[in-house]
Amino acid sequence: MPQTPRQRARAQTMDDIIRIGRAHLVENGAAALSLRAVARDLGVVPSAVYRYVANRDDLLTLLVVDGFDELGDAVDAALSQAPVGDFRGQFLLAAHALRAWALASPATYALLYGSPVPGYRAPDERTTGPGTRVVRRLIGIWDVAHHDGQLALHEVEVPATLSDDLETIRLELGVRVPDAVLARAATVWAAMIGCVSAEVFGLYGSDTFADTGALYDFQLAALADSVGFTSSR
Amino acid sequence: MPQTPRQRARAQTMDDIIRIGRAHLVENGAAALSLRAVARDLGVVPSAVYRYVANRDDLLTLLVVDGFDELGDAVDAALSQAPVGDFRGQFLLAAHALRAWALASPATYALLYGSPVPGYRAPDERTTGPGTRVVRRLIGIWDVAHHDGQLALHEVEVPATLSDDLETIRLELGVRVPDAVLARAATVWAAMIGCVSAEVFGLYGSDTFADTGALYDFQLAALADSVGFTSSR
DNA sequence: TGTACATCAGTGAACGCGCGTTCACTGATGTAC
DNA sequence: TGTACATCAGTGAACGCGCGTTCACTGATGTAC
Repeated sequence: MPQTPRQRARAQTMDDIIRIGRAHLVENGAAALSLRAVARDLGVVPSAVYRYVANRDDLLTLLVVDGFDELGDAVDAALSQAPVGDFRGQFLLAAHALRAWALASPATYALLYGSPVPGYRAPDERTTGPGTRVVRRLIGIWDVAHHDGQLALHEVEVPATLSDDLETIRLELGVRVPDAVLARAATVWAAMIGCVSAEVFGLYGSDTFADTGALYDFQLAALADSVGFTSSR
Repeated sequence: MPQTPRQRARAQTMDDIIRIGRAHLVENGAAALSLRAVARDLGVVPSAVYRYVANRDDLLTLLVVDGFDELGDAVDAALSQAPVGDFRGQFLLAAHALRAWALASPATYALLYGSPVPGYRAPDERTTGPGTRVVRRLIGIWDVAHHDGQLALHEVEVPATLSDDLETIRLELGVRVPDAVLARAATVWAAMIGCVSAEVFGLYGSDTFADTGALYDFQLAALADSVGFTSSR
């Protein structure tokens, strides 16, 4: 597709807006994200930004999608290095990629997995796809592991009221893991977000843990065990 | 201590400010918390609020402390109903109290356990005490359970770099649980926050789980197992 | 290849708004004698 | 018990600031013939 100079300039400006927006996220947070401030950094009059972005909420949505994509790419990149067949190893690589990205981009991580932004609701049709990339990759790992008989999950009872929802997830994701594995996956995912948030958001207190990387490794081992990954060979 | 009318009025106004502040948290979030808006609802001129609160950050700190206290009270109340000696049951009661309080006060929960408020840092000397009430109660449960030989935690390896920090925690909290239990406690605590945040912050997606209470029960069972609580008798 | 018209990025002014914080003040409440 | 003074809650005006969004506009870029 041949691009006119005008189209290239537009794409460039669009990228600049997202880059500047993310920088502002770091300093002021999502609630204070301001089109005027973005325009200022872009070297342009405030109204000019409206050529690129419908309004403030639209800019937030762009940042959400961009953030999910960057995180998804990071996890994909990590998994592309993973040894085939070592499912526990794959899980750990993905989990480490999540933490590394969150620590590198704490403000964007907060936008995606922290407190909701008051008055803003991400439009499902634009964010659901990018927003579920990581969890889909994770469940994919469990799916293959389960098929290969590498998931030593002893029988756990799953509440009956969850069955329908779990079946829906199975259909949407095209996986065949049993309820117990799927429900444990939801547990591990939420727990993993909790561990990362605790560190990124400073929930442990200022100086409680010096080597938070080691703590995360310890936490991941427990999570990997709980979903039935056998120890790495 | 006899109170003059003026002192009573002051205490009353102070309570009102906190109550109004928390209501504003719900609608606008912490980042947009405004002294002027509080003054408006209080029926008073903006500058009058400065008789009660040094500045905007000070009001935030009041809300943080008030939130931690309310949550601490809720957990304490739940645990006062717990059967003596049933440690798993105590853990589950505390965990349910946390979720119930978070769902009832999502905005305050977000202030305590969600994304940090940009530009605000809670002063340690005022928030550390109230902020660690819940985790201290939880570790207390593990401590007693361990002393009673009710903690079936098979040997797990704890990274050596964590030992010093864990020893510091043991001293500060006056408990005697081994490293493995304490590190698992940190894991369970972060995971529990993650499960509650996932629900309160809407991280699962709009309609993924209908019975989130059942999901939480399932998640808690996994967490209780992972720290070695035996099934309730 | 040259011209006429359409598209569109960016300007500049304006709208009405809310914010935190300060200051000198009034008048009611509390306290010491 | 009564008076003089100190304390302090609340007023009202002002400061300088940033915000989202609209509108009519200019002038460069792109396109159809």
